[in-house]
Amino acid sequence: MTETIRDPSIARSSIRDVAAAAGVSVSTVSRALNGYDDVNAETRTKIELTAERLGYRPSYAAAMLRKNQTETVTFIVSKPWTKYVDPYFLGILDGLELALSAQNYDLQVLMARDFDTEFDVVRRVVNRNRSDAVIFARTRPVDERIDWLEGRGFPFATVGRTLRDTHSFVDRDQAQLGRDSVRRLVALGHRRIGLLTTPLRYMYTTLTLQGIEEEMMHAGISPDATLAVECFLSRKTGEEAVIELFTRGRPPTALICGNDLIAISAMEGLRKLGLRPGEDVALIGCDDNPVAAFVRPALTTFTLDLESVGIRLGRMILARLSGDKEPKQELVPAQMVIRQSDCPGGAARET
Amino acid sequence: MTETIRDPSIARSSIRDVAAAAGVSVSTVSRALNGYDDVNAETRTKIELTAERLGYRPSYAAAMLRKNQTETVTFIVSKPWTKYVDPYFLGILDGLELALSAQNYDLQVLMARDFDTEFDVVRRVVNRNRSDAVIFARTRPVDERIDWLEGRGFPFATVGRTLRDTHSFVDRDQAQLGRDSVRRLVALGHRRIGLLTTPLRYMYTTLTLQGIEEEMMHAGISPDATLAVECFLSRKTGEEAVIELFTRGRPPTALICGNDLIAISAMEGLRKLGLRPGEDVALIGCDDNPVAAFVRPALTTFTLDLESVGIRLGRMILARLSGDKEPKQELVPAQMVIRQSDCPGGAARET
DNA sequence: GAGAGTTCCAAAAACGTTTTAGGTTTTACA
DNA sequence: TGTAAAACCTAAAACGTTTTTGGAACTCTC
Repeated sequence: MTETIRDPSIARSSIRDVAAAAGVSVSTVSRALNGYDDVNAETRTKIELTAERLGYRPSYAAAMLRKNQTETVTFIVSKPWTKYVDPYFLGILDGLELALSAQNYDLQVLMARDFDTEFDVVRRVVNRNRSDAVIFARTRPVDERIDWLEGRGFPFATVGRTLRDTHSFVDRDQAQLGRDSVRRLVALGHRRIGLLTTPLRYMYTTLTLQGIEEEMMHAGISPDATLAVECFLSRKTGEEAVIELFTRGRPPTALICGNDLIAISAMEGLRKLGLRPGEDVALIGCDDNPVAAFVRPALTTFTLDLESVGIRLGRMILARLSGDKEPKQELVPAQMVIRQSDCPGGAARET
Repeated sequence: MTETIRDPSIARSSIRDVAAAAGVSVSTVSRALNGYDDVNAETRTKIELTAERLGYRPSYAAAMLRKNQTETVTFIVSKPWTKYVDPYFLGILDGLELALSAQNYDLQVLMARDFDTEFDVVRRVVNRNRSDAVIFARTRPVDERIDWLEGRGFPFATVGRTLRDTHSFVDRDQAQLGRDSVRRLVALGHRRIGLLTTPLRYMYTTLTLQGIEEEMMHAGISPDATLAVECFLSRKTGEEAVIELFTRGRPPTALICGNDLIAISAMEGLRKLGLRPGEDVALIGCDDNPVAAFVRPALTTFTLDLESVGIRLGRMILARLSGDKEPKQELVPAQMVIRQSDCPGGAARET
């Protein structure tokens, strides 16, 4: 079809050239360069030297064909992430690359155009088999991608859990994060806590909500469904949600927000209602977006060692790829970083 | 070395199997499936059907070996980007992937660990030849990566220009952006304009500065070197820069900031000095970070159609890859989005 | 000094495509 | 009916590795 013209400026030398130049066989070159031990030390250095001299670079394609593995793992990122710049993703990628490159694996990143194509992308990667494993995030409580991959035994790991949790994953400890938020607000005297949640279709939302509910029970606060509003980065921001929440009944004195963007836009909503965020209403965000510290009032939120998440993912996948079929599951804790947006409220404020 | 166990659960069928099942030769299958026209329509559909039935997926490795091309282009992202979440990068990646996937090219993303390894990563990609082309950003006025790549005729394109500009690039029109900032502030009555620049080692900083200077000359404002401070995301934020700037001489009434993060942290610095951003001092940012709209005062900044930048880059690379050696260069304009942080000042305010 | 191990290396067979060079049949035309 | 051209297809040669199999030389051990 489309013919591609390759630059002939540098004629690459093959393993055959190295073998000829070093006066050994092709197979010896291969074994020497790949660190097998049944090759004389002297021969090995001679080969290494000539390889260096000839500027020999093994053909990835040939090795891949022969070994039947790509030495590439694919990370699939969903469009909403790219569009609204969830800091989440980049840090993970960074750690992942770190772990993978240590074993000479390459990281490939693919974009899922929209919600519906997420599955398609997974399928495409596996079918075109240009990758040894896939990783993706934004898992759903019941996630068909996972079923499909498990069905055909293709190595994968996710950022995030599911209802079943039979597979390998790394996840932030969402429940703990939820509990911590509530505990903090309760300690500050709040009893009426509003929830500006991330979309409910994601498992992490569910888990956070569970943690929140658990800690509320523990504090003797009965759950109030009218205090929770589901937010979307595009359709319904924190601003709209706040206005809805504060005009429909007895308003909360504190807000737990699913992420920092929700929290920051919620602040704007509060101002529109004549309320001072961080003074009249407490806010807690999530993710520790780079601007969270600079926003007024500075946002109290949760931070996470994203690089470490990436590294764990990488190790997990690497283990799987070297034959370890046991699913690995890791939960990493998020740290609350307290700034200004969480203020005393309710009972505590009266005193 | 590390032995990798491959899942044998699905035995893949090769082109040979398809050929046998369809009762034709291997080469005919190849030609049929690759859309060559010297194959009977009837034969073609028969082959396509059997291929479908057998779940045949051509081996990427084999094709790659034979055709000597990877059908992959690599985007190299610098660590500072990943760490401080420049929204820039994601949008570009998105558009790039869109353009590339249309021609069945894959996008690979690699991370440069730090400033020093940026070159190393380029070298590694080219040497391991797992990619047909590379793309990177954050170009320097004189950029050794570009020299090196040009030297060996390896296809590449950059986001950003250099002093020489002999290669293919897509860039935001930085000079125009600089001019627009000044024009806006001058129109608002400012004559003393401070500059909180991005690092000077990047070409885009230079270009912006040129535009700013040009428009200042045009407005009859003589340049004042003491009004410019170089900012770094890590070492010196806008906050520190502002404090430095406002305590060392006659302070400016307006600030042009290299990016939104600088601007937002500069606001914080202003407040520490008892000044009200957007009232006492005007600010203009750059990049239209998602939070720019939610920050108080909402940040006036420049937005860019990043996806379009990515698409242009993709098209450029694709053209190069199909033999067109003519370097292509495109400048895309940034739009100012006016919010609240740019206020009247100086002469205009007195009235 | 003969058999048994070791140590080191080579030959050759894959891996699964694409492409070249050609061969056979059919069609077109006189 | 014969010949030239067109249409369709095949055989086989790459592409550059890795890995299997085995062989030669050398070292022990009795």
